[in-house]
Amino acid sequence: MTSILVVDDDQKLLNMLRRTLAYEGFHVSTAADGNAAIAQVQAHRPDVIVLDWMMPGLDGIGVLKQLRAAEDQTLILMLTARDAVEDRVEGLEVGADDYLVKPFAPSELLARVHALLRRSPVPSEDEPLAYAGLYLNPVTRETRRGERCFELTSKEFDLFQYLLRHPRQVLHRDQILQQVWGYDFGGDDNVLEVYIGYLRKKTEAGGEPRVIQTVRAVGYVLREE
Amino acid sequence: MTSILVVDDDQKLLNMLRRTLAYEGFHVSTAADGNAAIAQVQAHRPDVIVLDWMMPGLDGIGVLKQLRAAEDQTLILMLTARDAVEDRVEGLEVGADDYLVKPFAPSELLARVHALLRRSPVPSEDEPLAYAGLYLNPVTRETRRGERCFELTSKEFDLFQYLLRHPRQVLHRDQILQQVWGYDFGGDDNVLEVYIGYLRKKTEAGGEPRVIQTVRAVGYVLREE
DNA sequence: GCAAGTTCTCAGCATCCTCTCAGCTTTGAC
DNA sequence: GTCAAAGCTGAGAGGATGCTGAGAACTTGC
Repeated sequence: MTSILVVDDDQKLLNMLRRTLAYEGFHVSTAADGNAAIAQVQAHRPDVIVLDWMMPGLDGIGVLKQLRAAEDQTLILMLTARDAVEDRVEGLEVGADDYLVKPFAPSELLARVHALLRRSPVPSEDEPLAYAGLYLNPVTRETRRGERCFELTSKEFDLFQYLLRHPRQVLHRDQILQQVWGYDFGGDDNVLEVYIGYLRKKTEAGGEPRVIQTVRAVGYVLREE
Repeated sequence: MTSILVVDDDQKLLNMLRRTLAYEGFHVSTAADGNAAIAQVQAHRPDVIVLDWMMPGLDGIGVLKQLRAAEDQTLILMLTARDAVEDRVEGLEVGADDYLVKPFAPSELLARVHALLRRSPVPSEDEPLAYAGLYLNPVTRETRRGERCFELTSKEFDLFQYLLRHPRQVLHRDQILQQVWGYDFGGDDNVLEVYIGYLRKKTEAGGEPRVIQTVRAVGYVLREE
């Protein structure tokens, strides 16, 4: 199911957009300001963000810049009350995928969203992954921390890839075992701990700080401390 | 099991709706006026509310406004005898999710309810929770008070999450023990007090006012004083 | 069949959590 | 004010959890 994050400080408009999009079958989440939007993106990785330009605090253009600076390629549709040419240009230059001038008909919003999704069907499985200096290329199978390359065995690579696809998300032990090992067992062995140990040894071999954090009684998370 | 609260002052209609929905497999509760409805919502958190527009005392639109003002996002289907456009518009603007004009066929009601549930499958387990400056992200397991982050152990996190999912609701000791610990015992230990103490220490570490209030002889409630 | 590399199991250890207990403070009824 | 019930808190025992090194079992290439 395609998920959309709508960001606007106008509660009425937010509700209208939520209804419109939900009715069309999208999974909709919302945020009322820029900081909440960033948090939602990090937590849920929506497929599309509908982003208001003008908001108190961190505004739309700020969110856009911040995401693109962090190499986030989520599709972004900017909403702007002003149709001044320089604004649109600025938005597109900073990395918005499309823009829509307020006021607009709900049907027009839907048309734009569908158009965006058509253009870029699925976030590719082959894109290199990067987080906190860690780097993994699924195609060449190259793995690095900063400039330092390191070699991984097949299982280590799968585990590393799974972690890198969900940075900052706390992943449950069962979830990891199921995704990487395909197990389903109730589990009384510690193969996961062992492999986390292997990965830590290799990702910290140059004396770098730990990025694979343990969340006691839950699982692991990729996070800078 | 999906639960539905039906609110109508017409006893006959109420019974008909109850039968129709129960027959369809929903768990149905009822209320005859607006104040009873609010109480039921706070006590039972239904998934959907079928809400009559015109009632003596607190009417449907009043209930709707009150819930939305309290950031309650429960799905609401308004019933109205009048199909005047301005009413429907008012209802939708204030935050109703759909409306149905009386008289209606039972099958139409069922269709609308199912449509609502389809649109918004489950009140997501993954949405970040926030209340009174407290913040909890179930995905990243980040917990904050204002800008100040704090770390919680697994049990503390579960308890904190349970409280944040029911802000302003007085939660009975037994209820909390059952939900968070899975206990069922009559209880002569004080593990709950101990953990409330841990949470208070961490949520008030920056000198902030207390938000976890004791309700003597009953339990606890998350509330700003 | 051997060697090298990979995956997994096991046991010991260190650490952190959870829960209990006892004594204390607060609250509310009289 | 007095008293009992309810709730709070610090200390610590015991258990759960996770990390690590060693090595067994398997796979792969020659």
